[in-house]
Amino acid sequence: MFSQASEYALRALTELARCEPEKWVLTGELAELLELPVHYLGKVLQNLARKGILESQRGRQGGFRLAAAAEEITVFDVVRELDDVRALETCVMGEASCSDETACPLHSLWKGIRDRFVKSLQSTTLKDLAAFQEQRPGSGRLSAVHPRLPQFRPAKPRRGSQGT
Amino acid sequence: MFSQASEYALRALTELARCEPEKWVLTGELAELLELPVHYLGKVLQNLARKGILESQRGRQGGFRLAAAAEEITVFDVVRELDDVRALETCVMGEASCSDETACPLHSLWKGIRDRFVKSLQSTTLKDLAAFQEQRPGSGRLSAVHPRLPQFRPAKPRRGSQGT
DNA sequence: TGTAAACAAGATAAGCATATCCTAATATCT
DNA sequence: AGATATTAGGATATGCTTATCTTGTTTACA
Repeated sequence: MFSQASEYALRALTELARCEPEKWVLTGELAELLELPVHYLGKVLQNLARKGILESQRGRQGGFRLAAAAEEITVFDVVRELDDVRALETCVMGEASCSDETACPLHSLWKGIRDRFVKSLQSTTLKDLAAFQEQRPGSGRLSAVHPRLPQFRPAKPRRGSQGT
Repeated sequence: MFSQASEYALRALTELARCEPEKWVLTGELAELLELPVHYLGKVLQNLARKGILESQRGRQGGFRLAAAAEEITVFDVVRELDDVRALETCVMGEASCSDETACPLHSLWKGIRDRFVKSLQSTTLKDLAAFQEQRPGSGRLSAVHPRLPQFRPAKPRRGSQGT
């Protein structure tokens, strides 16, 4: 239905909605938890940041986070930025002139279904998605992946590779 | 929603359902009436013939025609052959394990809408599409395009190009 | 029997989505 | 200030859909 980019985005945003709103989350953490290609997910997140749905922070302790409260971002908001949602509005049969007045044979059918779908997407927020995932058995959690690493430094040699 | 190929197919098949069932119709006629790229439409029709929805006849007086009665071919039958309809069954959020038991946050919403859509496609036949078009003002008709050309031969020179 | 008409099939190409990698910019920590 | 971690952005590659063109194959008709 949606592009793979939108699917990745929805899954990542759902996870972001599950942790503390202020926390910066790494692309790598999200990719690992959701088992998605890191670099491609990075592109998607960059895109969402440009569109104002995410905020990004470069450098150490950086990452991505929601630009607004989870209950204020709808599924439709997300999909609209990544997919061409206008495609849903176009004629199912690809006719150039198909409107309420001059309808193609499938127009009313498609319009009914599409409108119901869009309304649902508009009334479903990231908070809803997150809440659903909370109650789902076996759904991993972000903080569980990297539970605030205690900044361990293994006395790493600077550059002289000592083999073992 | 559908691929462009499916859209082209639906429009072409609707026209085929509007003329006498036995008549062979040319790709060129369909393309001209529907204003579609001839060669590409040809590929789509070839495909449908291979899948058993159309019959094709080579040579003079050849063309394409429906392989079954228009009331026995559903929109779903057509789309299924050209698009990967299984994509409708897969999770909207792209999750690997999303079923009735282990549902993603959008599963029940999507399932309801998708099922209603598929059922509608399965209960709409080419006859229905054709009947709708009949009553539509300004919808061209195939027989009107080439009303059985009277086999006119303009005494064409064999190979010597005579300029004007 | 030959020729023209028409679909069949293959090669080719553009455009987009997906995916990866590399370098640059930037923020933090020491 | 310098080293390091992290996103940003550009270049590149692959595969699918759409589209066109060319050539082959089949059929009907003269």
